[in-house]
Amino acid sequence: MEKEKETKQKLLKCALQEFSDKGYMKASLRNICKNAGVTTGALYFFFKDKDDLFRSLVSEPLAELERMIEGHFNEEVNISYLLKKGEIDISEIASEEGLEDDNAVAREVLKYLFKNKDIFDLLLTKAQGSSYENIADHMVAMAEKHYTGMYAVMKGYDSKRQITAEDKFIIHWISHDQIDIFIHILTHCKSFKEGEKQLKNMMAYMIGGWFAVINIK
Amino acid sequence: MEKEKETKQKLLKCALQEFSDKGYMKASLRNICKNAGVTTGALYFFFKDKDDLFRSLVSEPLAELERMIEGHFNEEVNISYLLKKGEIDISEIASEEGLEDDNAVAREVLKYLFKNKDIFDLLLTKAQGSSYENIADHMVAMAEKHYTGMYAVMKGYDSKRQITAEDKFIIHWISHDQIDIFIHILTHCKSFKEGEKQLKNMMAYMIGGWFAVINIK
Amino acid sequence: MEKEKETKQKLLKCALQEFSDKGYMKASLRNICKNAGVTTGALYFFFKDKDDLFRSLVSEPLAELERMIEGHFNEEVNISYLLKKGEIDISEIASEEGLEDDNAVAREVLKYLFKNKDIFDLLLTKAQGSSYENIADHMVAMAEKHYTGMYAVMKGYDSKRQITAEDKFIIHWISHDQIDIFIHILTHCKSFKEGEKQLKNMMAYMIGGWFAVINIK
Amino acid sequence: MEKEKETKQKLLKCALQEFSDKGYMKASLRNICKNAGVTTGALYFFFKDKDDLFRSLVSEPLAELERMIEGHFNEEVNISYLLKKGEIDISEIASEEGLEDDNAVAREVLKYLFKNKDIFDLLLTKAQGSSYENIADHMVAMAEKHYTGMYAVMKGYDSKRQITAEDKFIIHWISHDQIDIFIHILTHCKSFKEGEKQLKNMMAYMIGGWFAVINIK
DNA sequence: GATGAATGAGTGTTCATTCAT
DNA sequence: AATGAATGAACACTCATTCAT
Repeated sequence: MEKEKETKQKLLKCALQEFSDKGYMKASLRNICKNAGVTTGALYFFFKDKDDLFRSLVSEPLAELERMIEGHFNEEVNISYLLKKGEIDISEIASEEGLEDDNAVAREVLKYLFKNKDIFDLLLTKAQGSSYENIADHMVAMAEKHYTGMYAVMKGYDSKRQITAEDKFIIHWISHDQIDIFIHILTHCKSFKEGEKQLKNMMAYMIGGWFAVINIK
Repeated sequence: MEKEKETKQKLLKCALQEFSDKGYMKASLRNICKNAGVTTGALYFFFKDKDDLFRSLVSEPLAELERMIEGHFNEEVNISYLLKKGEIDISEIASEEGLEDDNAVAREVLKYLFKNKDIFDLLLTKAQGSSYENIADHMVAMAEKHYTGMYAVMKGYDSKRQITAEDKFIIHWISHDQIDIFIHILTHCKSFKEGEKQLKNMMAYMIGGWFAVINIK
Repeated sequence: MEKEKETKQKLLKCALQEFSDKGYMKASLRNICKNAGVTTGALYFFFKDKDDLFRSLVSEPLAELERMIEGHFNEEVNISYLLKKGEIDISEIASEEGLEDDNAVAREVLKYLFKNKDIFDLLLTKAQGSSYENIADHMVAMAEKHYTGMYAVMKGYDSKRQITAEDKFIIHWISHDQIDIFIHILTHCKSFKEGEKQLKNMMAYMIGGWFAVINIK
Repeated sequence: MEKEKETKQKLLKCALQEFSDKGYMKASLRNICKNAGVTTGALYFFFKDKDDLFRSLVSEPLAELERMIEGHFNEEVNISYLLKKGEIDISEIASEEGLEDDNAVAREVLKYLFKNKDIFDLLLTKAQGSSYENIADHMVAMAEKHYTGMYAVMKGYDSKRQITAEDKFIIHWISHDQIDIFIHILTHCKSFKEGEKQLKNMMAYMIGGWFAVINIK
């Protein structure tokens, strides 16, 4: 029971190393096997192909992350729902307390990212060539859906029909930026603690920008 | 003199196509030569290696762009200089006119990016594997220098010595975001005209975020 | 006793499928096992190697067929024996009734081939690379022995010694053609009934050819 | 001019050897290169892939052969045309002289087959797995077209519409057999001279069979 | 009876690069 | 200025087979 998994684990470990060092495309399966002290055939016993090996490294943490992100954006949708009902007002969200609430969710996400720092570094910066090479875009698309609703509410639109192509563009950008914030912290901070500090400022930046966009038009 | 350049130009044209289609790493020199109707030997007469071919495509437009960016940020430095002297105040920068001024410079950059859209698309999104794979980071670093000065002024710091690691981080992020705005527009808009429209909102977003960051702390 | 055989049968069934689809060489044992829901180790418990697996599919029906063919050609030898004795004459063999008699035996063979159509399709058209790749030649050799005797008689030779190299060649060809007739029907007709119809014409063709050869020389 | 082609010729020579020894599928490009004293890269300079290498060996002789076969069958169509006109009668074709005429054409084909014996051995018996693996079927189809017309005439059909499925079957068989005669001689005789002798008998066999089929129904 | 793991040699193919001519 | 030829190392991947458990 221990021995069986040893090889697979060694392979995964060496794959993580190789992919992280060279990126998906330049990574050599031969090299991974050599480092794991196994023949290439052994690798193909455990994994269908190069892409499957990569997926085995990232798919589970990614699935969990996606669940979290969905949760995150549902929080925000709730806020916009409340706004619609007139129960809280915009200034309250922008206040220190409002940001604290928002950050609480983002912090959860960030915590998880750092819990699997090496995996997410790999996924978000070394996946080019794999089936996950556009994973960030996928996340942006998730964010976009929710921000679109939120935007309509804050603009005081009666229906989403009022959203113009120009609106859509800036919503897409902000969604992109939100995801980029996470990536940026992950790749620039060594620990969650360090990242947490920066997150506060970055979220403030994003929300500041958000309101500027809402008001300017 | 004409004939020589013909081959080289054909090679550059086909290289642009191939690199743009497949990205630097997946691009095949064989294929470039085949499309140019030349043998690989000919390519190696004009270019040292694959990377040199790539560089030949982007280096000139890039150099020009870098000159422009320096200019852009010098503009902003000027603003911060004026602020220091107390001759204009922050609210003025955030006013419609202030934004207009700022946009004027950014528009110049954007105009140039679109003038060489295919080249900059290549450089900014297809360079992975080449010596320019981190070119965006380089631009960010350029932006960072100037934003650092600006930030100190707006914070009312006497000297740059007061800038903390946390300050540096957010400055780096904003610099990164500034560059990303250009890339985003370049890769999402078909023409300069279209991009120009979006730029206004995105700059508003960035400046809104900037002030949020200045004030929150 | 039931369970054991279940696996083996499943394996044989999936092997038949795989070999029939891809031919012996391109067939993958991995794939056979996967389809059978078993590991490769299991396969090697029942079968020595790839060739043994193939042989296990075809050996029994083949042995039975060979017995039949021997019988078939003994029938013909009987005819030649009778001829020798002058009790019937050649024109009688070529007559409708003579052909009917001959067809009766060939029909038996054909019936058996169709009874195991998938197996004999496999053996006769998909065996390249296996130890049976020349099985048709082997059958031809069987036919050849008997046709040689028949030929001598019809030619009015006193002894087989009179058979020349040229005679041998045409005997070999006719033997080859006889086997080919069976293969052709098997691979071109869907049912025994359909094949039976065609057999009549093909045997007429062969016998017509046979007499032409006898007389021309 | 000599040196350039040396490698390619060596490669072709070794490829012919390897393909002939092991058949297309089992042939190893590595081995071919090793025997030619070249690296695999060199092979890929001259040939697109394994199949292209095989095609380079056989395509030209094959094209020439196909021209000849067309000619052959056109001869036969001429005969059937004359028959239609009533200018010659069937017995004449079956006579020694008629066969001599027919054989003359077949001899030409056979002569060419032996002129490139090794190539056609390769093409007709070792092509499995290559794009020529069904080349014999292709030739049969060519023969079939012409035999169909001939058959209708000899049967005294007014139009080809009268040809039944059963007729078609036997025509297909005879076409197949015609091609097989060539293959058989090629693979069983060492020289054209030897083959020529056998051809006469085999053509007699075929024509004897042909008339038997025509009359029996 | 059968598994799960692993071997090791092999496959065809592609690559950037070099160099004599 | 450019060709045609060739290198040599690398690539991902597949295979039949083995064997301790």
